Amino acid sequence: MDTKHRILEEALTLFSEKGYSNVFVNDIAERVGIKAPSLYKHYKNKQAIFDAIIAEMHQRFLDQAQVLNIQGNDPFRDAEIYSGFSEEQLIRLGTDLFLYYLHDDYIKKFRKMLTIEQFRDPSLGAAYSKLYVDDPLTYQGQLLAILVSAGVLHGESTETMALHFYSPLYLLLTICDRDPSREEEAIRILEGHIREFNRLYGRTKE
Amino acid sequence: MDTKHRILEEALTLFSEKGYSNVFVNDIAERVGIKAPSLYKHYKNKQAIFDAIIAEMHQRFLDQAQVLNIQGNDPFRDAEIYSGFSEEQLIRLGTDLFLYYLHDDYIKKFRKMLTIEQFRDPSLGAAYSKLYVDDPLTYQGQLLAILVSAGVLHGESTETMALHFYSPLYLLLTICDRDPSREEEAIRILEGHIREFNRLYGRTKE
DNA sequence: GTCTATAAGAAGATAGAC
DNA sequence: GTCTATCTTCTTATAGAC
Repeated sequence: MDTKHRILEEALTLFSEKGYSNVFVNDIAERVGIKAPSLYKHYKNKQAIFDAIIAEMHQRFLDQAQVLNIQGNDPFRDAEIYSGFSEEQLIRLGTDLFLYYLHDDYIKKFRKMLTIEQFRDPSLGAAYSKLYVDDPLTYQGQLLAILVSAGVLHGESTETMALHFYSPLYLLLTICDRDPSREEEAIRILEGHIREFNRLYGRTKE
Repeated sequence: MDTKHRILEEALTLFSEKGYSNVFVNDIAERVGIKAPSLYKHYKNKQAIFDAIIAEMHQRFLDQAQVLNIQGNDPFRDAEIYSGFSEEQLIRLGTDLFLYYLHDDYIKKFRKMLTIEQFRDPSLGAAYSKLYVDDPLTYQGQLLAILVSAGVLHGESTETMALHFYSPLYLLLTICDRDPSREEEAIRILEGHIREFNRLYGRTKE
């Protein structure tokens, strides 16, 4: 029906597997079920398809923060929720969040595409750093700062705490992107990580 | 003089910046200072150049472990060295190691190339996981296990400890690969990380 | 909006002289 | 081993009918 949008979907799928330049407009058209020249009635050229995917991501990213009431843009409210959580609840929450980012089709494909294209264009590299490094670290740093202020967690640097919490998630995500069969292993390691994080920062030391 | 090897060097440089399919044999030849058809006297085709780079990496990786007497393949000896280290020495060591992996031209270019190509071929994805995830985690896990046995560090799971130590290094490395201007920031964060790691695992709790 | 036919150009690779 | 000339194929994109 909405051919224009189906083109974006199929293009993203292919770009995330092979990278932009290894995907031919014919491949995209074939998946959509039309002939290559018809694509040009919807998009000016191949690059315009890529650009439309990038543009659409911005919108999706904003929507997503609202759907998910955790990992949103309101660390104060989220911190209130976290502060009452038991360790098991925290693990459950972290695992669910991890699986969401790992399984959501659009998020996964976009992440893989950006991974492939990150060095070709500085703006794509910047987008990658923002989406998968700086934004998560900033947000979690704010969250942790509130939890530290509330006396729920104890640490000297919330910046380092955020790094300690997020880095393993990021590493595990990249493993699963390369090899989905390692997902079970990743979740097991993730549980151990959150449990230990909670133990290390969860009570006063010395 | 050694044109055959110069081809590999220039090809790797280009592949690490643009990815395999965005580099043309003409580009490689131009950098080497010959015409494209001359390349075919040295390598059967473009793919053979790529394969030769992958093959050479295996050799380099073995050599490198010997040059660097830390991060080698003998965790027992390394652990002995680490156990007598002060925090400042540990930070220095971690920073030097980080900078080595970040600055070494061949290592850096190869890592970037593999980052771009990891999803195109399962064997490249496996190589990536081995080089930048599994091998470091395994080695550091062994090292930490010895340090825990020796009573230098204290933790319940050396697997999780290795993850906690290595993940931030990996994350920071990817940041700098995308944007070398963030190197200073990365080193500052790295120092905070190692300091905190040492604090968290360095003395008995509870 | 979709099609067929086709232009235009790029890129990998070979032939054969030097 | 390097060159020039060239072949072949692939790929993007356009023209124009339906």
